Amino acid sequence: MKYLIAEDETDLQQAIASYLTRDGNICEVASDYYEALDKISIYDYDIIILDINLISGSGLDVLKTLKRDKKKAGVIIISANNSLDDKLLGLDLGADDYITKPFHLAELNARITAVLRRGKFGGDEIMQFHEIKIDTKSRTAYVNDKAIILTRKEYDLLLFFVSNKGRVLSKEIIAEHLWGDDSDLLDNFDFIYVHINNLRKKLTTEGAKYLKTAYGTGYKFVED
Amino acid sequence: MKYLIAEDETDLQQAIASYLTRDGNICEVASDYYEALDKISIYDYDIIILDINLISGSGLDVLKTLKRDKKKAGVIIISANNSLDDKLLGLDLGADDYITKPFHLAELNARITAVLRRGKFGGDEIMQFHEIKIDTKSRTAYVNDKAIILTRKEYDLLLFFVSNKGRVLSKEIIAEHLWGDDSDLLDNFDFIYVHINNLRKKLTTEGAKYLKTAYGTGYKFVED
DNA sequence: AGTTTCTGTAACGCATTTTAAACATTTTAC
DNA sequence: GTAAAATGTTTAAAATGCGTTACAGAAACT
Repeated sequence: MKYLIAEDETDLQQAIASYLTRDGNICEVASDYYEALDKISIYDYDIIILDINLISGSGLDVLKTLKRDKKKAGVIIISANNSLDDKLLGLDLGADDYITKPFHLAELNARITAVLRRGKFGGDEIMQFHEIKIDTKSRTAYVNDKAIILTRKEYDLLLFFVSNKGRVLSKEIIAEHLWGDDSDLLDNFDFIYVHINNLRKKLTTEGAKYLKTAYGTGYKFVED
Repeated sequence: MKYLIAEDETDLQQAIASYLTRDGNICEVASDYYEALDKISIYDYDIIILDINLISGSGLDVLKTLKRDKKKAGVIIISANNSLDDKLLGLDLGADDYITKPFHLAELNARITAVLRRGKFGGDEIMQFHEIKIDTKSRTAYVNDKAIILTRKEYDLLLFFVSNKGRVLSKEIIAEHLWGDDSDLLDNFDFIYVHINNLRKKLTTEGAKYLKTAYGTGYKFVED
């Protein structure tokens, strides 16, 4: 996949870029409004991560140009504030999703995955990881083609993990994704242990085969 | 089936196209008014999904041309706003159905299925799912060839489910399909439980054999 | 008016989620 | 290397929330 990261904060820019390149993606960056306009006019991208508050211009104008030129890139907007207006405006203009600063990279990654899936596969896809199969249409997971019954949280959890295959996800990040923004307020993420445990038990008899724990850091989904 | 998607928002265009091609259909797209006019004059389509607000012209004019040339494609109109005028105008001009943005792809899919059924195949199609048979011409459902008496909502509900076989449909999506756009305003979807319950009872003695509940998510129709 | 269909309410039961606590493991510190 | 501290695992039970069902009033039809 080819990404453009239009973001003026170099720290964040770099963080996103290295996060994505690690998966073998190609990333380009644009540090201000004009650079962003330039690049989208010349190149085609699969996903554009677009900060609304760019130096010397608005990301929304970049988005307009993008849509005017019928570029088919998926667009995820980064908005600095929680102002709903910006978000809605962006979605009206054809953005595919938005995320507000500050955010976790895993969260961004999950949204990218969702946008790619919606765009390319029309919202449903069947994913396979060795014995495990996930049918997003019927929200069902299979182990060796036998359906396993997952609760909603368990399914969402599994999906978040496979969307970030191989990446370590902390409890905080998981909480943020599955329970929303106000989970910052929570000081106790222990219940996640329970969900992890339940999911593991349902996946395979030998617990942590797919959901490996990274002690002191989090968990990751591995295919083998 | 062969589709034309006349829609200038590329995201939506792509989303619809991939959704439909997944089922083995052939899709072509038209991104503006002239491209749409062009394509309909050259090719024949089974279904045309037509945005009213096209770049550089109105979808209604495309529709007029289509009818003038006696093309037999089914037409589903997409209207951006909630203005009833556009919808009614479209139906007057011979569109088969309309849908307002934003909509769920499952919803569009159900309408396509309905139009195909009504239109091209003489209005009668008989669908069979094990013991359950549905005759869309007479709007009658059978269980083991014995007619069961369904109310209008129950029949529509059943049809929506079988049109989206295997897909989990949330209460919100169901409400949108059976009650129209302003169902966004509703804060209480509880009455859907009632219809589900009634339908189940009429289908088979053992309740949720065909209409499986996805706890916390929605319901899905399964053939087995 | 009388009948049928639809919607809203409320009580109940059960699935899911969360809390809590006991137990196990890994890391850190000495 | 051992003990203490920190982190993770597991189980069971409490609390919550969702779905089911029955019923009654409202709305729509005839």
